[in-house]
Amino acid sequence: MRARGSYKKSEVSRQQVLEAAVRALSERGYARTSVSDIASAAGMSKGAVHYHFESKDELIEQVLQHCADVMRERVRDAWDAPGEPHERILRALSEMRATRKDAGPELRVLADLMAQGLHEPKLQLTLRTMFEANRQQVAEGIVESLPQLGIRTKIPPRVIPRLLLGALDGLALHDFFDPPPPEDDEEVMRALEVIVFSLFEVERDPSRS
Amino acid sequence: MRARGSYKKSEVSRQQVLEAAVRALSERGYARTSVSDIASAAGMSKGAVHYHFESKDELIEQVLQHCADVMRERVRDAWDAPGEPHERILRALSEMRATRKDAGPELRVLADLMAQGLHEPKLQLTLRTMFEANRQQVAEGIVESLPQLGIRTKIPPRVIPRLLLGALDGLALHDFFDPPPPEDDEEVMRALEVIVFSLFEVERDPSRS
Amino acid sequence: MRARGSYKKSEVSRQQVLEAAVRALSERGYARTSVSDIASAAGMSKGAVHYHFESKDELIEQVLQHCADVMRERVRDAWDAPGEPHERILRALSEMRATRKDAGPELRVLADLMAQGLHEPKLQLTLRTMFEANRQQVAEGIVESLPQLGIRTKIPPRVIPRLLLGALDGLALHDFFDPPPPEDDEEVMRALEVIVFSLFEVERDPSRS
Amino acid sequence: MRARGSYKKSEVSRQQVLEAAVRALSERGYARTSVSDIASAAGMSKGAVHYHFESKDELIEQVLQHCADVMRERVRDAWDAPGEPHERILRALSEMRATRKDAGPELRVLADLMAQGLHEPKLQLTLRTMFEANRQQVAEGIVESLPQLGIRTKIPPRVIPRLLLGALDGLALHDFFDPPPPEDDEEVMRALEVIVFSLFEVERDPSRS
DNA sequence: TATGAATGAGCCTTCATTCAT
DNA sequence: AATGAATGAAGGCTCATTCAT
Repeated sequence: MRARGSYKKSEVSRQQVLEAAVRALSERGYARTSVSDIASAAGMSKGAVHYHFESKDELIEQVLQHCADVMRERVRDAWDAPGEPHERILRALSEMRATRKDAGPELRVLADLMAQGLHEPKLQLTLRTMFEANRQQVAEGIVESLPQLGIRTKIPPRVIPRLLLGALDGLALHDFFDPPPPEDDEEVMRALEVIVFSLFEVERDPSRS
Repeated sequence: MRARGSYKKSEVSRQQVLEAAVRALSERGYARTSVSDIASAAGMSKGAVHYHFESKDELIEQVLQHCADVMRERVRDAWDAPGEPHERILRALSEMRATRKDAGPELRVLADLMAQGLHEPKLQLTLRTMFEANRQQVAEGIVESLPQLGIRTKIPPRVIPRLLLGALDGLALHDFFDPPPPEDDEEVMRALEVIVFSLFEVERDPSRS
Repeated sequence: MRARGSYKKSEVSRQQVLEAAVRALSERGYARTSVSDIASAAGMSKGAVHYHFESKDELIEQVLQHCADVMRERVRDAWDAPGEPHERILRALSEMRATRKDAGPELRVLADLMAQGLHEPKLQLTLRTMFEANRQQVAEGIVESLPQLGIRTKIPPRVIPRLLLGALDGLALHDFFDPPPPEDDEEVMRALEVIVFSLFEVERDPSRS
Repeated sequence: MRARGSYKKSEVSRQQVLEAAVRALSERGYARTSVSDIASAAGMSKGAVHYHFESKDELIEQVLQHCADVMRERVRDAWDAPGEPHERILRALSEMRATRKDAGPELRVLADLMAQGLHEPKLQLTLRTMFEANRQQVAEGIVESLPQLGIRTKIPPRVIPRLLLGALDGLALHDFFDPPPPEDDEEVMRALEVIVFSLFEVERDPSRS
C-alpha cells in the first residue's frame, strides 16, 4: 500500500487540470473552450493535459463528474445543519434555491455540459447518475424522515425529490436569463413554501398534544 | 399585386436554411454543428448559407428566434382548445408537460442554445424576451381569467407563470436525462394538479349553490 | 456615324465602374478590394460589373489604363501653361512635384498596380507604355525646345526625361512614407533647381546681347 | 553554455519561414501569396507557420523587417570598401544603383510591400523606420565625411540622402518596367556623376597644391 | 512527468464567377 | 442591360492530437 500523503505528483497535476477546466469552462463555455485554454488556466502545456487525459472528451467527462461531486457535497452541507423538522425543511429549501442562484462555476459548467449531454450518450450516463444521487439525497433528507415526524403527504413521497429538484432547477434556469425583481423572488419563495406545506398533512401527534 | 405565396425566392431559401439548421442542431448540438452541416442539410452550398446569413452567429440567433416562435405557437395551440375552466387548466397543464416531453427538434435546439446563452450576451437578450413572452402567454391563459372564474389564489397571481413554467421546464430537463418510470410520471402529473388547486380557493359562487 | 451624345447607356455604366474602381482601389488597395466593393462603389450589382468586364483581371488592367490616361492629362496641364523658358521649366518642375505630393486617387492606384505589375506581365506592358508616354511628354516639353532656346546640356538630352521622372517619382515615394519637414522639402526643391540648371549651359546668344 | 549555433529549434524554423516567405512573395506578390504557399515553400504545414507567427499580417510585417535588414547590410557592404574619397563616392553610387538593378528577391518584396503600405498603417511605420535608417547610412557614408574631405556643397548636406536615395529608387522603378538601352543606362550613370559633382565645390586644399 | 514543435483536419468566411430571369 | 441567387474554390485560422526529447 502506498504511504499516506504520497500521492503521485501526477495526481496533484490531474486535479489542477480539472479545476482549471472548471474555471475555463465556466467562463467561456464548452463550445469555446479549447484544450489550450484549459492548459494555460492550469499553468501547463497542452501536452501535459494530454498526458493526464487521453482526449478532450475524456477530460470533459471527468470534469462533469468532478462538478457533480462538488455540487453534491455543497448540497449535503445544506442538509446537514440541525434544527426542528419544520425549520429544517424550510431552510433546506431556501438553501437549495440559494445554491442555484449564485451560479458558481461548477453549476454553470454543469448546465453547459447538460446541453452537451443532449447529444452525447457518454455524458448522459454520468448525468443520469448525478440526478439519481441528488434525488437520493433529498429522499434521505426529507422523505425518509417524514413518517417519523408524523407527517403524511397527499402525494406519494417517492416523487417528491423529482418534483422538488426539477422545480428548483427550472426556476433557477429562468432566473438566470430573466431575473425577477426582488419582490417577485421573495414571492416565489413564499409560494414554494405554501406549496410544500399544502402537500403535507401533519397527523395529530398524541405525544405533543 | 404579387400572388400569395410568391415571396422572393430568397425568402424561401432562407426558411429552408433555418429549418435545416434546426434539424442539424437538434441532432448534433451547437458545438458540433458546422455551417457545412447546415448547408448540406438544406441541400445548398456553404456559400449560399452565407449569402442569406452574414455569419454563423447571426444564423444561430435567428434559429433561436425561429425556435422560440415555433414553440410559442405550439403552446398557444395548447391553450386555445375550449372547455370548462377547471378542465381547461388541467388540460393546458398536461399539454404543456407533453410538449416538453416529446422533445421535438425545436425544444432540443432551445435547450442547447440556452447553454450557449450562458456565455453569449446576444443570445441572452433573445432568451429573456422569449421567457417573458412565454410568461405573458400563461398570464393571459390562466391568470387573467382567474377573477372572472371566481377563483382567488393564496399566492400573488403574477408569480404563477414564472413558477409554472420554471417547474415544467425543470421537470422536463430531469426527465430527459433520467426518465421516470411511467407510474411515477403519472404521479408527478397528479401532484402538479394537487399543487395547482391547492393554490386556488374557489369562492362560494351563489349562482351554483 | 453614331449621333453625338448617343453613347450606349452601357458605355456610361462602364465609365462609372472604372471610376468606382479607382475610388475603391485608392482606398483599400488592390489586395483588399473585391469586385463587390467596386460594384457597390459604382452603385451596381456584382453581376453588372461582370457584364462590362469579363474578369477582375481585365477590369484591373483597364483601370490601370484609365489612371495612366488621367495622369497624363494632368501632367500635360502642368506643361501647357505659358511663360519664359526659364520660368516654364521651373514651374513645370514644381508642378510635377506637386502632382506627386497630393497623392490623388489615380496616383495611389497607379502605385498600387505598379506593385502588381512586378508579378503580372500583362500590367507590365501597360506600364511600360505609360512610362514611355510620360517621357515623351517631358521630351516634348523640355528637351526638344532646348536647342531653339540656345541651351546646351552637359548630358545627352535624351536621358533627361528618364532622369527627371525617375527622380521625381522616387522622391514622392519616399515622401509618402517618410514626409520631410517642410523646410527640408523646400530645400529639396531648391536642390532640384540647382541640379537642373547645373546641367544646362546657356550659349552666348548674339541675338539677345 | 549552449554551443554556438544551437539556437532553439524553433528559431531555426522561424528563419526558414521568413526566407521561404521572401521567396514566395518575390515570385507571386503579396496579393497572390497565401500562407499555404509560404508553408510549402518552407517545407512545413500551414499550422507550423501559424505556430511561429500569429497571423499572416504579423508574418508579413516581419518579412518586411527582414528584407529591410538584408538590404541595409547589402548596402553597408557597398560602402565599406576603401579608396580615395572621389572614387569612393562614385563607386558607392554605382553600387547602389547596381543593387537596385539586379532586383533581388528582397528588393522585389520591399517594393511590393511598399504598395501594401499605402493602405496599411502598420507597414507604414516599419517603412518609415527603414527609410530613415537608409538615409542615416548615406549620411554616415557621405555627408559626414564631406567637411573633412574639404568638400563643400551648394545645397544643404542634410537633404542629400533623401535626394540621392529617392532618385535612385525612382530610377530603379522606371528601369524595372521600362529598361533603358544599355547606352542610355550608362549615360544616366554618367549624368548622375555630373550632378553629384556639380553639387560639390572642392576647397583649395593647400596640402595638395 | 512534462514540454515545445509540428501536423492535418476542419472551420468560418470571402470572393470571382456563372446563370436564369 | 442588369440583378439576385447560388456556387465552389481558396484563404486564414484554430485546435485536438502526436511525438521526440
